[in-house]
Amino acid sequence: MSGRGRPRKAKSPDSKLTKGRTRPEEVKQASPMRCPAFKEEKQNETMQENHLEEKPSVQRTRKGKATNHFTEETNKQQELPAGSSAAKTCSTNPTSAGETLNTQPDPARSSPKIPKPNKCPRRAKLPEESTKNTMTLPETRKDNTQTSGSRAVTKLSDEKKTQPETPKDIKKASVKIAKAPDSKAKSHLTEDTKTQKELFSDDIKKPMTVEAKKKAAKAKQPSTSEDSTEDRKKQKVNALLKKTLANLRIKTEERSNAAKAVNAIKMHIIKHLRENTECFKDVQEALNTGSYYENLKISHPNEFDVMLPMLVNRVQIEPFGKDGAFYSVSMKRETNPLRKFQRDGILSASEMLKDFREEVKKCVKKFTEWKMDKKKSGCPAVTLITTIQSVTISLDVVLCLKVKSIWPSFTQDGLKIQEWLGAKVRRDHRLEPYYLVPKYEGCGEVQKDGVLAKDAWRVSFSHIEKAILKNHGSDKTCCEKGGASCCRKECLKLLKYLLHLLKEEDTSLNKICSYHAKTTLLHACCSRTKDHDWRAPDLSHCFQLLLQDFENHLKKRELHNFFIPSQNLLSGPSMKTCQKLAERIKKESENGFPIFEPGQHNAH
DNA sequence: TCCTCGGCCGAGTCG
DNA sequence: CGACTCGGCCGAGG
Repeated sequence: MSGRGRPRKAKSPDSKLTKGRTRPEEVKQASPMRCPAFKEEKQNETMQENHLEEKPSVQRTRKGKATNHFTEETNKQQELPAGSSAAKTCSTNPTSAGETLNTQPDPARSSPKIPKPNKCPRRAKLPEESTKNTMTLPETRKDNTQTSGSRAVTKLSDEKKTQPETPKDIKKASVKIAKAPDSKAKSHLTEDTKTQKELFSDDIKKPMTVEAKKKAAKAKQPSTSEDSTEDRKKQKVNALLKKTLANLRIKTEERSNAAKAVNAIKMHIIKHLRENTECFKDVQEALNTGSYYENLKISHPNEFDVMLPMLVNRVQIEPFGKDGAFYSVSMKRETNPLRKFQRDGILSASEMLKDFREEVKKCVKKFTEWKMDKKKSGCPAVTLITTIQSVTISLDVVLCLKVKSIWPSFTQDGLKIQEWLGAKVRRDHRLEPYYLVPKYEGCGEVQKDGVLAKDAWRVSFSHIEKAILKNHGSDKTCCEKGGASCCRKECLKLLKYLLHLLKEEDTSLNKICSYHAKTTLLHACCSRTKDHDWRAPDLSHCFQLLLQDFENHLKKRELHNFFIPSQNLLSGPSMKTCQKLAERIKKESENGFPIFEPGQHNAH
């Protein structure tokens, strides 16, 4: 296997060392997971001496894109899977017990490498050519300006590409083309810049937002003192929220240091699994999941989630429990090395996790700056901890199964994004694989139908969550250059931060986690579906609506898993806890979020 | 305005 | 031809 791949070209000295891309010498060190010639000792030396920091750049691994036609990238498993307790069973759904899915690979999807129609490939450019070409090839622009999310989706099946574009597609493309070449410079002062300013500067003149219009209307009438008090209050809240968001931003240096360390150890774990283990040697490229990789991390880049997928071709899954989130898994007629973890025909999550943990332990031993956290029961992750410049960073590594098959029937009524993102997007997402993580709830020794809880698996759609959050607009140009900015992500960040502060204040809220916040946002996006409902300048209004949603879920103690409606994510926390939190949030909202005021808490 | 990181995907090479 | 790597380019965020 060594010696494969394109030899490095001798670059001319002035050749573009593209923005932040991996430099050749680093790639040499970084990428060849499967290359025995890889000098591990050298790496270890470097990493240990320098605490991983002196490596000039990211030790990024690259995708073996030919391995299959699915996106191996986008995925996430937000805070919830990594041991949070939000995934609780809900006994309200007695549907189809005994579901059996014979997960044969879908021929339409598993056919390898369908030749793609001419779709304006991004051709390699000479350095001096690059700008010019980008500017003068509308097709190229068009292609490139499809957001990655939609790319990931369209990549799934090529026949989709030949289908006529939806009006949205056309609209987006044409906007982009119109914008693309020469108007690029001019368009700088358009929405983008504006909304940035609107978001982060307090007294910028706004365009006529919904609120501004109201204000203007009021101003024409003889204003009462009540009105102006109200206005001042609103402005104050707006300013506070913007300032809070600004404080939550991650610093570049911190981000850079953390990414280097995390990428390095990640790469070594994968390399170790591939080269030194039998059962995990087929581990696929890491799926970066979690809020850091969704650009939703707040304050510090101190938590990273990575899923390491093992492809399984023919599995049968049986619901474990009633809510459709947990399953027992068995592999049929498969020569998968994971079969060694089968007990009585059931793939034992606990056995696999045990072995995986051992392997990671062996691998990490060489990197003294990383420590392995204790095993947490029910938690699918092996947690590694390190400290960079006095900031503790944790990396959750989750071994998971990647299943290319139709999604479990419990998901049938989930992912209700038709009104928001469109039926086509939903269909495309549902054609992607899903994942199973070795996660259980409650006591591991509890048996159901002869299967121990600790051997159960939970479904994960974190890759879809990630894709949706990335491509979150009803209009495809949402938050892009030339499109209007929305505040969906900002609202979620604020909600997460509020939750974080409230949890610090009251430890009895520990069963509420940021996944609840995220799920609330996803549901909210499905009920307020248009980008206009989430205009960036309307941040405070949108945030308050989101809080109302959250309060309502809490009061009813009912928050359905976005993908599996039969699972109530609030069945874990008690009614009392939910009520308490709802009250607390209401209070904050009514009083203009004193909790966000400087001095109340440190933003960091 | 420019930089970093994460990600996508075409190009190139090997077996 | 499939598997695999390299590296150019993009967007998001800061």
